[in-house]
Amino acid sequence: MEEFLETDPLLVRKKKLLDLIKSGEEPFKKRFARTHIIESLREKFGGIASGTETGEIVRIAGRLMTFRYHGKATFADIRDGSERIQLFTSRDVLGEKLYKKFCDLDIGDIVGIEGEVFKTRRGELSVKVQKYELLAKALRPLPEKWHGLRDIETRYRQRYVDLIVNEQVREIFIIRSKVIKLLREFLDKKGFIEVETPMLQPVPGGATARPFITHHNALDMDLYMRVAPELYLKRLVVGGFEKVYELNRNFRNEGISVRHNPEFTMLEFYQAYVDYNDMMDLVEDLLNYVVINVKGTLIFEYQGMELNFEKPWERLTMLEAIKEYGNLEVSFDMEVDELRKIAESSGVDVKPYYGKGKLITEIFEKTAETKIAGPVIVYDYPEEVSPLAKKKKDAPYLTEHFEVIAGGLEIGPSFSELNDPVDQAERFKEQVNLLKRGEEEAQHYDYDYIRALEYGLPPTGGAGIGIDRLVMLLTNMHSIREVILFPHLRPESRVDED
RNA sequence: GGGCCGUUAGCUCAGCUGGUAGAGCAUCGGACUUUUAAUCCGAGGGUCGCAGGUUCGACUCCUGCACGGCUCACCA
Repeated sequence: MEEFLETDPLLVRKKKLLDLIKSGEEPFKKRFARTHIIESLREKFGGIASGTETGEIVRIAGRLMTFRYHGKATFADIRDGSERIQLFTSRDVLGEKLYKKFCDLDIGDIVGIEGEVFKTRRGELSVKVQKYELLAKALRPLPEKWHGLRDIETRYRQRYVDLIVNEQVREIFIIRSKVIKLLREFLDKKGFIEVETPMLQPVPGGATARPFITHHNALDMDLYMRVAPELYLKRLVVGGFEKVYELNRNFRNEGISVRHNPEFTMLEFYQAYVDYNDMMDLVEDLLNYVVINVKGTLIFEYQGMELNFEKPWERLTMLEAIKEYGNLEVSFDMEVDELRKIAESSGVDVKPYYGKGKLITEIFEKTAETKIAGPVIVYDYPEEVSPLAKKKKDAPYLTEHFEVIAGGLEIGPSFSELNDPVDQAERFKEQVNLLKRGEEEAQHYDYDYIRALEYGLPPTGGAGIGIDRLVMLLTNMHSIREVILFPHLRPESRVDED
């Protein structure tokens, strides 16, 4: 009878695994002592001349990415978290038996290598495999070596595969990590302290958004996943922490889009005794610090737009921004009906309870926002849409609230925080009325927050930065999912088994 | 939620106006001691997203469903 030759990669590998176990080998080891990561190997030996043997024995580990067999000699590529490097070995180096076993390894296997560093005649820095260990057997084959993994759904569902084979993807998340580090670094240097406030909140607050509701069994009560940390951070300013920040996740039970993920990362920071003008300067400095350290320049392209972070940024009131970028003249002197008409003809889905402020904000978002390459500071948001910001003294229908717009995206809000408990209570009441009228995004009345304000919140400036959107700008990504490691997807109908 | 588009081998993709599937990489067998998209010879591999329908015959046409993408709506 002819021997059955299995060619299905998964089955072939499972058989290899069983054979290894049968022969007494451990295919999943617990440690391997490395002398170098590949990057440091390249730094140290990259300069040597072609054809040089260094005599230096090193130990590296990583995933096998390709094989190039040449009969009694073989080349392979191995990659660790830092870099890739070529491996070389031959029957003469390993001996017949071990060489054959080495050739039996698969693409994707995690191995530890010991051997001499040398450079081939063609100038490729390499490690000669004199000893090796299989550290973890890969049972599944990797995607194709030069197209990588393209299928977007698989890339998001199996991000681990995406990261193995698509270098640019790994780059995005390295940049993301840098951005977060730089933000912390900047604020720490300025004397801010980082705090953690509840993500499970009895009253959701701090943003106009629908919350996720969850339940605490032992207390038998509903809790809300936070939509923002804002109200807790301001309680801390009441408590005497004059410079605080929090950098973590918010959750909003709303639509998913290229700009929205149900959980997203936000930086919020608050400083006592300053107003939104000071915050404009601080936000400029903060983002400059991040951009220059990530990009090496303050001017760069995002999705066909040229962004320029050089100071000072353009600063426009919302009405000016509508005029400049939306080519529309609107003002608070207009009648509501007139504003409603303009909003409708701009494509706004006008709801009956919208007042002048909401209408103008909608017109701004519809006609101007997406056209702003920026960054531009758009300031003086209507009181109607900003229930936590201080009113302008000479124009109480406006608030001292600005927003950084860049690449057509809202990067973050900032305002002179409302510290008058009487006014704040009034605003909460307005919000509760909206809630009752079916505006599910409206804010809830937070009695304890009012009580905190009654103890005295110093004049305070606050700001937020949407981290995901900032990373989108810096990595030139159109979709927020490209900058979130595991973006939200519907569950798979069925996962492959056995 | 609406509209448009997509789903074919492990991966990347072809597949015309309907005649029951192809390539490259990967895998398997063979040759090969300096390659790097190694090369050369040979082989296996598909419920063509799922379920119905039309038809002598469906990857192809129709309907529904699932998942995904874009977009609108929604959304600090």
